[in-house]
Amino acid sequence: MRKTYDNPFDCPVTRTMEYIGGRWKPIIIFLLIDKPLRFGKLAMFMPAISKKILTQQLRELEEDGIVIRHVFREVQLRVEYELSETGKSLLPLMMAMKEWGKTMLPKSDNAQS
Amino acid sequence: MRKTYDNPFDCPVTRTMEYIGGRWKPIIIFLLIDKPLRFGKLAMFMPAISKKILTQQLRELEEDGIVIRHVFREVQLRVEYELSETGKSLLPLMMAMKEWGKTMLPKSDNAQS
DNA sequence: AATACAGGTTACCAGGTGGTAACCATGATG
DNA sequence: CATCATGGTTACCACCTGGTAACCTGTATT
Repeated sequence: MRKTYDNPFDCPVTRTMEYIGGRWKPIIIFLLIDKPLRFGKLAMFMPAISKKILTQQLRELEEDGIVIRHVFREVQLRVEYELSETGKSLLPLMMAMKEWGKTMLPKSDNAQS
Repeated sequence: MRKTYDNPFDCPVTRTMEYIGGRWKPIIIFLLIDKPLRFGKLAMFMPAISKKILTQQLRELEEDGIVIRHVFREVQLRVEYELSETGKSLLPLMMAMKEWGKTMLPKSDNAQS
């Protein structure tokens, strides 16, 4: 869902998908809106994700300047992920996604076939 | 990008991604906002898409109640795709995606690595 | 009869994405 | 010294998504 975008007309909608189109990215961004979270905490909010994929999605978000990774070498190693200013600018979009999603019934209940 | 969503907490953001998370779906929806378009016209706006994938994405959007397919058996066969009311309700979300995308430089110009 | 056009379908294939399980480094704890 | 927790990395694999190319149906057109 990332390098495969060609975006021939440099469509802004497509460009947005290049950033947040990953399998778990919208949820991660959404979880980080309120406050920074640790790696383990993020994993707990997404029980179906593996550590590998969580790491990978976070690295991509970091590369893309959406998320900032902070390492604290404390009593126990602590790694926190925080939204950057760019990431925070996604707030209206995330809210629009949340609002639209709330108006839709869960897909399984909505099947027309 | 479709059946693989488990969405354990029935997160509305994730639910939105179930609908519009497809490779070409946001662009298709965006193109249909102004007016219905024929299959061939859609294909012209997306030169990189194959007929198979375009058909597939449109079928999924149709199944999900986002798009309505109209077949006109005229002089030449004509098939038009139109946003349903549900599809039209995506307008604010699509605009939010467009606006955010416009604020971001093309990814290649923005690379930090 | 052959060809063109619209709107597909089908068979087949490549690659990316995600998943599992094992392993690792560091520091604390028993 | 062995073990646990955190936050990963690595090897390996399955599957889904997307892609190509050929073919199809129906209605003109030449």
